[in-house]
Amino acid sequence: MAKDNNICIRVDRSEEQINRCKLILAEISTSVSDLSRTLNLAGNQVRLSVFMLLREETRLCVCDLSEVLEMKLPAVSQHLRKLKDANLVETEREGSTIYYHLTDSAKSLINALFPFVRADVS
Amino acid sequence: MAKDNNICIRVDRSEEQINRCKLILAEISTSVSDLSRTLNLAGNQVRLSVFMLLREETRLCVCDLSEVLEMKLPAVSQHLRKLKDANLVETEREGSTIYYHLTDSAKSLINALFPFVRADVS
DNA sequence: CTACTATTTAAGCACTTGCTTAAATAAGCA
DNA sequence: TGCTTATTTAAGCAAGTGCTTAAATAGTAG
Repeated sequence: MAKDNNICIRVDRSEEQINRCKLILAEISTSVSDLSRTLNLAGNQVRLSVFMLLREETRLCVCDLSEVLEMKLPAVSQHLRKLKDANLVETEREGSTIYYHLTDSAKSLINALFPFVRADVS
Repeated sequence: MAKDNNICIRVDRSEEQINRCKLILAEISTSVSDLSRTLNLAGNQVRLSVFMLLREETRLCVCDLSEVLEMKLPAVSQHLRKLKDANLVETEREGSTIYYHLTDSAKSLINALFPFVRADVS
């Protein structure tokens, strides 16, 4: 008698539609998983700002980013680490300074997102 | 004498570059904040899957999504609520069934993201 | 080697996320 | 009215996030 909230079989459901959806999902599942991980990183004000700044400036170091973003250095460093682990940024060392720049795959995603960032809301 | 990790003034920094970055940031700050909120929602496997399914199927109800995603109903419902609160999906009631569909603004973002979801990794 | 600069790493902690189960709404129908 | 179906809301909890401060690492220069 106990009603189970968890199982769901609508009277009015379309078996055909459900199967089509399951098929779509199976096909895109891995790339959706990858993309969602990337978007999750971009879905943070600090990291999205870093993306946009690196898009304009080609390269920046943690120290400069920390000044621009008005954040403490370790906080910025930890964000950059996440981006590096996800292959969205790469580093190049010059003396004791480490510069960050976007990877090619990050660039193409960020360029696709750029139209959704507009300088004035007209 | 105590070295402060938090403040950062590189010997080798470019004042000009810093100021340019600060200006960029000031201009895009609010839209970056908005976009990051949206991307944060998209940055979840379940919600990104919902986006992709709604993109193909135009409308689906919680019950069907729960079956397709193989998740319990309240879990799906809570994801949809977040998307609704962010104006990324809208609902239409038909009898006792509530159908979800993408809003126009969600559609344009999802279409921009779609190229990054490919069915096979060639 | 020592000291300084640039940066990362570690530990701790408040806050958020995303699930679970159980209970509450709401519409349709006998 | 009461029963069923469709869905949401609430409460609880384990896991993750993002900051903080303090300590560690690495290159540069004296």
